[in-house]
Amino acid sequence: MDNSQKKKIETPTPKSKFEDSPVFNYINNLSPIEAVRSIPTVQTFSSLSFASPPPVFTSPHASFHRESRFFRCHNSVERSKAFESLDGSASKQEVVVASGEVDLNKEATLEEQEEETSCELPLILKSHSQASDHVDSPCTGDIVTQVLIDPPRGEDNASTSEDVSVRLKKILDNDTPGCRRLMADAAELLVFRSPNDSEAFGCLVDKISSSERRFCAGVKLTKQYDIIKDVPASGSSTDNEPLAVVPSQAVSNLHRGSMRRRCLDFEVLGKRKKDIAEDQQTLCENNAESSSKCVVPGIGLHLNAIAMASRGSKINIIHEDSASVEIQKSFPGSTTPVNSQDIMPETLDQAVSKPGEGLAVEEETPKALVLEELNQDSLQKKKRRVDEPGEGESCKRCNCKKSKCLKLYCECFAAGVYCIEPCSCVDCFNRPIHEDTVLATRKQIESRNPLAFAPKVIRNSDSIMETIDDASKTPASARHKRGCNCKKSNCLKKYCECYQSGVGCSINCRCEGCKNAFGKKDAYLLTIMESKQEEDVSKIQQNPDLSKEVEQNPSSDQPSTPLPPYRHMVVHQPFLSKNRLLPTQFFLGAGSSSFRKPDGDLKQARNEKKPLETVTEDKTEIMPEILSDTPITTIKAISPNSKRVSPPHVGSSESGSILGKRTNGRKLILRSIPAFPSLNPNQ
DNA sequence: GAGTTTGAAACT
DNA sequence: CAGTTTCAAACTC
Repeated sequence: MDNSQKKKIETPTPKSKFEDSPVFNYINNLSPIEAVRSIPTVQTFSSLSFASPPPVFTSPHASFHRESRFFRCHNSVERSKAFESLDGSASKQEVVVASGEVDLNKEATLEEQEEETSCELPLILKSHSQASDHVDSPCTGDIVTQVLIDPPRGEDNASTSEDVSVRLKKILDNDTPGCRRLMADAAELLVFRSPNDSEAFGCLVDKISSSERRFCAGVKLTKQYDIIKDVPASGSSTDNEPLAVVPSQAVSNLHRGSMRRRCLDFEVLGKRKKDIAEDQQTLCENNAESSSKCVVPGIGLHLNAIAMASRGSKINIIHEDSASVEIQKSFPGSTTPVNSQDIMPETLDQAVSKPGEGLAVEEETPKALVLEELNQDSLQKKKRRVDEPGEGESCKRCNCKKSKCLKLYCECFAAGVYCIEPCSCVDCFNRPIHEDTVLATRKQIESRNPLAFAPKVIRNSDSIMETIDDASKTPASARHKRGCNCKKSNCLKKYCECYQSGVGCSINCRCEGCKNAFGKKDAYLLTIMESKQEEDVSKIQQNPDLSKEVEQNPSSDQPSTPLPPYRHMVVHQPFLSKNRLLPTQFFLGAGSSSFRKPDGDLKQARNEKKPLETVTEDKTEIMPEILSDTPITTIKAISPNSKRVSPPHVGSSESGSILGKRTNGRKLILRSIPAFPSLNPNQ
């Protein structure tokens, strides 16, 4: 150990060539610049280690905790591969390390840097020196780095995978309880999330080496920031202002910290995604798996991640910009819930496959907003959003008295942000100081309802809607995911979540006497039906056979009443129990945490009717035209109360046909339409 | 600013 | 899963 440490400190640079030369040695010791010079090639690494310079790494397990999620899941083989791919950059890493040392020596005054170097760089050095037992490092982040980095570099790659696991075990055994806990947690999370995403993992792994550390740095930075700020703040709960405290150097970090402070888990997630995306470009350009697949599999909770991914650069800006903090404060919640639009189709896919991510969108929103503001002259937008109901859910400032801001009653908590000064909450636990509690609570809530933190309002992605099914377009471009349940407000007051979100009521709503200014439920239904009707007509015209079938089918006794497209969709889902969930996930675009536990979704999907409706919309998007062709069983499907009415069951004779379009019977449709409906409309 | 209303969230 | 309670925002005065 001593040797390794010594090496870490003393021999950052290539030994063979330069050590002999006193001149070089001297230069190496004194000139950090040189070291930096060589870094450029490996963008990710360089940026990783140094992009976020200042205060970092002090942060304990918490930060690592998040990282651990990623790391744990990667299998050693993939890891080794990743490293192999990065092999060429090994020397660069070395250089980086060296530079880090230089910095350390040079900037002794900067505690942050010292911490950083001590925590992260050392490992790298150690790995270089082949010191296998670095367990001593208390920093969890080190573990990850160590595990990831060591194997590939090892002279003997043959046993890399095994070495990794062995080392990991060692680390776990030797590491502090906290670390173990984190690792365990990470494992849990991984398991929880999409285990099938080997591809994603693989891709991730590829990037992990670089991105990982980057994350580490970023996370640590933020974490540190939190610590710095929060700890003191604990004394005076109200004073969370980070800006004042932060060291001058850590400006960027500072901002991050501030953001972090206000935003929960998502932020980290978003950062990770961002990093991943970047890494993809640099490391995975050739990788067949698009970036989307490379998204972290299970991180789960937040749609933000997706949104973040799509906006990567912007996010960076936010973090980097000091102004972001101010903005955030002034418009903490101003962000409208993330729209599905924000979620790019590509990401959508992954979202679907990886539910966990979806939810975060809303949380992310604040950041997104900040970005927009920064990137654009968005003062107007800001105002507009604030003013607009719905769009302007804006400032999240709670006034919780009894919930401790740890329940969804709390707007801040529900939005995925920490409470801030403007909040008038009492006995608030939604503070960075109580991060663990917050995360635990959040987790608990999500376990109960995977979509609990999902954006409530879903904005239809035009691209998706248009490409998939124009007919599915509804009057409103956005709808409340679960709809409202207003009884007395007529959906004309902010009591109504739909109205508050600035969206019209939809099938999902169970409101009574809906007069939503943004769109009445009735109008919504009517529009859907009309559009469907038109669609059916046009299709029939195009395909005479279809009309014949319809006529022949007794069940289609209600030709005049077009069945909303969505209805079919719902029915079709084979794997949907009770006709729920799946669509929702898709529609959400991300499913959010729901992905973790599909079942939960089902449960969660509140009432039959709603799920149904929600599904319908979603399905429309998803389902091919063929499905939409399905004769409209009937409007009856949806009762006035928006309760679902089971359509008359028809003979199952047709159930066999994939298209099964004509069958009115729900069951038939279900069976007939597999996961991938036939593209042949003539069937 | 206090009190009331409202509907979501949480609980049973 | 439905009914009830709790909660905090929205609203009213």
